[in-house]
Parts: sequence; structure tokens; C-alpha cells
Amino acid sequence: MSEVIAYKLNKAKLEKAAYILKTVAHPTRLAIVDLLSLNSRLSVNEIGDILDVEQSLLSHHLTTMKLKGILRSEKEGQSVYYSLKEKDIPKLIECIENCDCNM
Amino acid sequence: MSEVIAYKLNKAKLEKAAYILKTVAHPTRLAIVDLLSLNSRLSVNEIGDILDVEQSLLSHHLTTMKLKGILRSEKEGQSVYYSLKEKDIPKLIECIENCDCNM
DNA sequence: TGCATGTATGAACATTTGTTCATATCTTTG
DNA sequence: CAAAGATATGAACAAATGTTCATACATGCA
Repeated sequence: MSEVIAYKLNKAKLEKAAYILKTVAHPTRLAIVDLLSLNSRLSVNEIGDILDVEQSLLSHHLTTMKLKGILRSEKEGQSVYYSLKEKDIPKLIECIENCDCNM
Repeated sequence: MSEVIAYKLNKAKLEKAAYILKTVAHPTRLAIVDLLSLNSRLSVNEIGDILDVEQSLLSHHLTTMKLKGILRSEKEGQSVYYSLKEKDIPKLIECIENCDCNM
């Protein structure tokens, strides 16, 4: 007769967490987070130059990340500056860096 | 004349991190991590009962997670017990829980 | 006003992931 | 050894994501 084994997360939390993680789980988007954790704000152009990502693709990524609450943006002249909205996100990277999972 | 703005992660690290994050970024797989952070090991059956996931689907998830170095498994009689191989992974969940990103 | 620059958008397509289903394998027990 | 239980596997299909391309929009400047 097995006991009910508890787990702490409910369905909604699990879905939300997965949703956020998915948003970040991409090399380019991780790089953006990393970059913005070291530089308080950067324009789309600057990010594109540094990461060497094509303009439209980068814009799609940024839009997604903003939509999901990870980034914030402010328009200034013709440039749009993005910055981290969620300060805890870079911790994910640290956290992952310490793991030595296989590939 | 803009300076080169450094970022700390190289391409390989970014790809690896994204790869691990992707593996975890799924409600069922997060639940598995959560469950196994609270119970040192569980059989496929137990996990399936608790999470109410169909056998084959669960097996696919577990196999993936094992392949990517997140879980470990040991066969015992007719059961297979899974446990967390990577102790830092549950930290991701905590980390994410503290964020208040949009949905 | 018209051109250049910076950014966004949307549709089409490509690729990756998730899910289901049928079936195989292994182990235990009658 | 046959049947039942636990888990894995693989192919087929479905759905979600990533990428590209063409083009639109906004802003600043000649």
C-alpha cells in the first residue's frame, strides 16, 4: 500500500515555469540574457553586432522575450534599447553552468 | 565609436546550457524533477501514478532526461528506479519560481 | 520632402519536439 | 513454461518553434 508521495508544484506553476524556461532555452536568447546581465541596456543593433545575428531574427527573439516578461524595451530616437526586466533570469545561467550534465 | 562589450559565455557553453534547459522546460519533466528532488528514487510506475502520465509517454520523457544526464536509473526486479543525477537542477525550479514574469 | 538607418512584422517554410499506438523485451510468479 | 506486470522502443503523426525573406514603419538628417 503505497503512500501518496507529495510534490510541491501544482499544474499551473509547472506550466508557468516551463513556459519561462522554454523562452530562455535557446543559445541566442541565453546570450542575450548574458549580455544584458553585464550591460544594463543595449540597442538591437548593438546586440546584433555583438552576437552576429541577423536583424529580423534578432527582432523576433527580442519580441518573444519581451512578450514573456523577460525583457523590457524603450525607444530612443531610431533605436530601441532592451534591458533585463527579470533580474533573476541570469541566475539560471549560473545554475546551469555548475551542472555537468552530458551532451 | 562603440567599445566591444564583453559577454562571458562562449558558443559551446551557450549551446550546452540551452540544451539542458530545453530538456527541463516541459511541465511533465519539471514535475519529474520536482518529484525526484523530494523522493530520492521512484519507479516508473510510481511516477506515472502520481503524475498521471501514460506509460509510454513517461518512458520517453525519462529516457530523454537520462540521455541528457539529468537522471540516472537502476533496474531492480521488474521495476526501474529513476533518481536525480544532477542535484543542481531543482535549483532551476526555485530560481524560476521567484521570478514574476508574465504569461 | 526624400533618403538612409534602425526596428518590427507576417507569411512561408524548415526543423525540432511532443504524443500516440502497437508491439517488443524482461522479470516474476503460478 | 505460460501468463501477467513493468518498462522500452520505434514508427507515424501532430504541434510547436526557429528561420528566412520581403516589406512596412518610424525617425532623423541632407
